[in-house]
Amino acid sequence: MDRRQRKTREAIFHAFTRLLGKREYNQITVGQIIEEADVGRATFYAHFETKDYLLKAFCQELFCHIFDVLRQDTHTHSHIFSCDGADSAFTHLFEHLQRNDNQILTLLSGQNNGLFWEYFKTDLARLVEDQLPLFADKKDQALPDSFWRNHIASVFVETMKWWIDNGMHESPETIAEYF
Amino acid sequence: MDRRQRKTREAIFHAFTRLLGKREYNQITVGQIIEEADVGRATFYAHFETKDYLLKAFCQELFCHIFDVLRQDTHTHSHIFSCDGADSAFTHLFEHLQRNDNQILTLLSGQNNGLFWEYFKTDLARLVEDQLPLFADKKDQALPDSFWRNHIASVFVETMKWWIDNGMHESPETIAEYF
DNA sequence: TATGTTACCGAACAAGCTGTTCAATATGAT
DNA sequence: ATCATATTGAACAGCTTGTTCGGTAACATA
Repeated sequence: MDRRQRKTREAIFHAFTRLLGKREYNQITVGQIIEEADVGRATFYAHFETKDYLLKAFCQELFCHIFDVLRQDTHTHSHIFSCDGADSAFTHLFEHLQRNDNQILTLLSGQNNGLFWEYFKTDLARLVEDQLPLFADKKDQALPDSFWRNHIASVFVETMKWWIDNGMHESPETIAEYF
Repeated sequence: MDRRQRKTREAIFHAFTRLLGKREYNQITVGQIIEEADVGRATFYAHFETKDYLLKAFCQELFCHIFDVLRQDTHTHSHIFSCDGADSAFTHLFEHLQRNDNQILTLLSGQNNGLFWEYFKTDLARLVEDQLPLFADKKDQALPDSFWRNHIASVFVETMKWWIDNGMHESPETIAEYF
C-alpha cells in the first residue's frame, strides 16, 4: 500500500479514536473527522464509502488484532508453561481490558455503542470456538451446539459489560471466576 | 389528555410502527414519519423533542405494557391454577413473542436495533426481580446480587436473540427449557 | 350558546451534513 | 526522469433538522 494511503488511513483512524473519546459515535460527523485528521474531504471518501464503513474497518483492525495476539499468546503459553488454557485466555482478556490496551475501553463503555459490541462479539466468537472443549463438561447434551457457542460468547460479553458499568473494582481474576 | 393530542400521538406511533417494518430505525426520517402519519411538522416537534425521544416513548409504552400484562397474568395464574411461577412467566413471554403480539418481533429482529433491546432489557429487569427467588438454588454465594440479576436478564435476552436469529423453529417450551 | 384556551396546520426558514465533482498540485514508485 | 496515483480545496445539489409564524379548527367551561 502506498505510503500516502497509509498515512491518511492512520490519520483518520487516530482522529476517529480521539473523537470517540469526546463524543458518541452518532454525534460524530465526517466534517469533524477530516478536520481532526487534517485531511481533505474528497480524500476521506476515497478511503471510506461512508462513516459506517470507517467504523467497520476500524473495529475489524482493532478487535481482530487484539484477539489474534491473544490467541498467539495462549498458544505460546500453553506450549511453554502449559498453564490452563481456558482460564488464561479469558483472564488475559480481562487483564488487557483493565489496562485499557488500545483504548478499547473508551470504545466499549459509553452510551450507544451497540455496534462496537456487535463487532467485538463477532471476533470473540472465534476465540470461544477454540476454547470450547474446556466447557464441554458443563454442557447439557440437549442443547444445540450453536446455542451453546452463542451462550458462552454472550455471557462473556455481558460479564464484561457488567464489570465496566460497575466501575471495574473487581480484579480480572475475580471476574474470570464469576464468568 | 386532549383528544386531539391522543389522536396525533397514536397517528405518529402507528406511522412509526409501519415504517419500522420497512426501514431500519436509522434510515427513518422525521419527514417520513409526519408524511405517513399525515401530521404537520410543527405538530411532531410539539409532541417529541427529537426522533430519539419518540423511540423512547414508543418503547416505554410498548414494553412496559407487555411486561405489566405478563406480571398480572402470572399473579392471576398463580392464584387460580397455582402453576409454577418461574416457568410460566418466562414461557409465556416466549409464547407472546412467537405470536408476535404488538409486532414486537418486527422491532427486535432486524439489523441495528441495539436501542430496542436495551429498552427491552430495562423493562425485563423488573420481571426478573420478581422471579429471582426461583433461581436462588442455582446461585453461587460468591456472586454479587447485581451480577446475578444482570446475568439472568442477559441470558434471557440472548436466548431470545438466538431463537429469533435461528428462525424460531423450537417451541416456546423448548426455549424456556434451554433458558 | 358564547367565550377563552389549546392544538393543529403549512409554509417558510437557517443551519448543518452528506456525498460528488473537478482541475491543480504533490508525492510516490520504477 | 517519467509516469501513475494520492491528495487538495473548493464548490455543488440534495437532503435533514429544528424553529417560527399567523391563521384555523377543535376543545372545555360557563
